[in-house]
Amino acid sequence: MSEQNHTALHTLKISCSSCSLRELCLPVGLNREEMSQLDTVIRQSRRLKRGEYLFRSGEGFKSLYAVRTGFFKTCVASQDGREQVTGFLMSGELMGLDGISTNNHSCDAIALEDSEVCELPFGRMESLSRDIPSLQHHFYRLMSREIVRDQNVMLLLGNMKAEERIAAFLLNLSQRLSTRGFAANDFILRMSREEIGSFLGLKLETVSRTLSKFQQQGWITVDHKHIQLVKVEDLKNLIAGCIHASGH
Amino acid sequence: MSEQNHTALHTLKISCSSCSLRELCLPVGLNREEMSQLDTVIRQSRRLKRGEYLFRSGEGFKSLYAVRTGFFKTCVASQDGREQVTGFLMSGELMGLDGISTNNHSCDAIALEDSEVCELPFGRMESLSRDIPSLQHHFYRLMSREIVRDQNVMLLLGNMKAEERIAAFLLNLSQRLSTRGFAANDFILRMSREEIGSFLGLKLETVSRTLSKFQQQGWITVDHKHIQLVKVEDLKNLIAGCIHASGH
DNA sequence: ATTCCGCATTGACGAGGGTCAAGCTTCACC
DNA sequence: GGTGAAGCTTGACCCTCGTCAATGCGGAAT
Repeated sequence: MSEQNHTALHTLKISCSSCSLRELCLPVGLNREEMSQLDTVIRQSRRLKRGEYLFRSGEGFKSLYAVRTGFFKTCVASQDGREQVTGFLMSGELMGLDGISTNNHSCDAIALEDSEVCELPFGRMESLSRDIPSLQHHFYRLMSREIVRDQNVMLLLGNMKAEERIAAFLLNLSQRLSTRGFAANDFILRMSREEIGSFLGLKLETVSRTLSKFQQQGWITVDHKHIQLVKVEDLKNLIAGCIHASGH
Repeated sequence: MSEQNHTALHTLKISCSSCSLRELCLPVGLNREEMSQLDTVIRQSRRLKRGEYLFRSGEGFKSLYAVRTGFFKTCVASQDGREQVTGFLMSGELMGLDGISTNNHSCDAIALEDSEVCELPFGRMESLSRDIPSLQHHFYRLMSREIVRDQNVMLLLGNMKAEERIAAFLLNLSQRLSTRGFAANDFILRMSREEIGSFLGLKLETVSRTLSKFQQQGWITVDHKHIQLVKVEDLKNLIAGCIHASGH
């Protein structure tokens, strides 16, 4: 029964009252009791204004955070001020996994617009995951997915040219937005050219020039932060062979 | 008692008969019974010849592998043949974490010299980790450490110049070798210039030229694969501010 | 021991993208 | 609504690193 139950529920989402984790972050098959257990662990969500830090590198690690609404970037900084954006996060995506290893966060998480997150106290999630095998498995999978994502970013940074990086970036954003029910080919960038550049290993001028170039070729339209993808196929051709690339 | 026991044992290594995981890969505090449980799960080690694949991208995921002896690279490949080395692994380090997310490996693991690995059947490790909290925690930490490492590689690929990358690479190798009891300043590279370049986002000629340059400046000596670090401080100055960089 | 092939080194050249600078737009904040 | 600062675009220039090529060296296999 329990096994069957799990299988049947596996495609369902958890509905937890306190936040919309059900969306993407925790689509595990759980029964009612397990769900309510989880609900007691997940703390009230927290709101952040644009520019606010969710956590900073070096701070003690206590919780993971799932984006409910809004948009975040994570970045690691070197002592001399160089900064590398390591990811852009949208609803349903998880931040803070880096903190587990040393009990300190190793990157900053910053809201790029007014946002809301669920706090998942890690210690309690950890013990809960001992009682709920599918939850444990789900955490292993989430962390593994992050590792795979990072490897693809490495591929992007190590092998691809500026145009390919930008194309991969746009397509990745597009794909993730459409997953969340937003338009795939018409969206607003939440981050600056400089932040895009930092993520892609390019300077902001190169980002700007490349976007202009794509526009001239009729592949996209650019109106400041408003982007429309016009010829998705051409963009895809550009990165043919570079796997799905980047992106959470 | 149990709690104290854990604390006291925390700095100890597991001694499991079948392989030398105790080294670095699983330094958890476990009592005797837990250790023997773990022992029954860890399969006999497997030997690979130089050049042999431990697993390939796309293959079904069943196990993690810990390096006992030898040296590995992991790499992701794009369809058009471009290849990105995502890490070099030495004894005690773990491979295969990427496979958890989709139940398929997403990278290749290749022995760079005759090597030996321990196979850790993941399903059994997973259920065992439910019974042994410290083991579960350790797995979370291992995966988190991999994420942190990957973020630092991103920083390297996104921000650093060729000389900085090579310096960071050499220092990282040096540090990991000395951790394992090898000489920190005198070692043999197990990988080709091309593989170094792939990892660092550089072409093999640039790797070669940069090593020659370092030698001319008296910072290192280069005799094919035999490297000696002469002026570690100068190398460190070169990457001042770039955090510990690279990894694995 | 010999041969061959893979790997490494080095040079010359060129291009992609970084740097510097100027001007413009937009948005946040008074 | 006005003002300033921040962000964006575009151009010119230059430098780092990639590309192409020639040569050399060493190790593996026979």
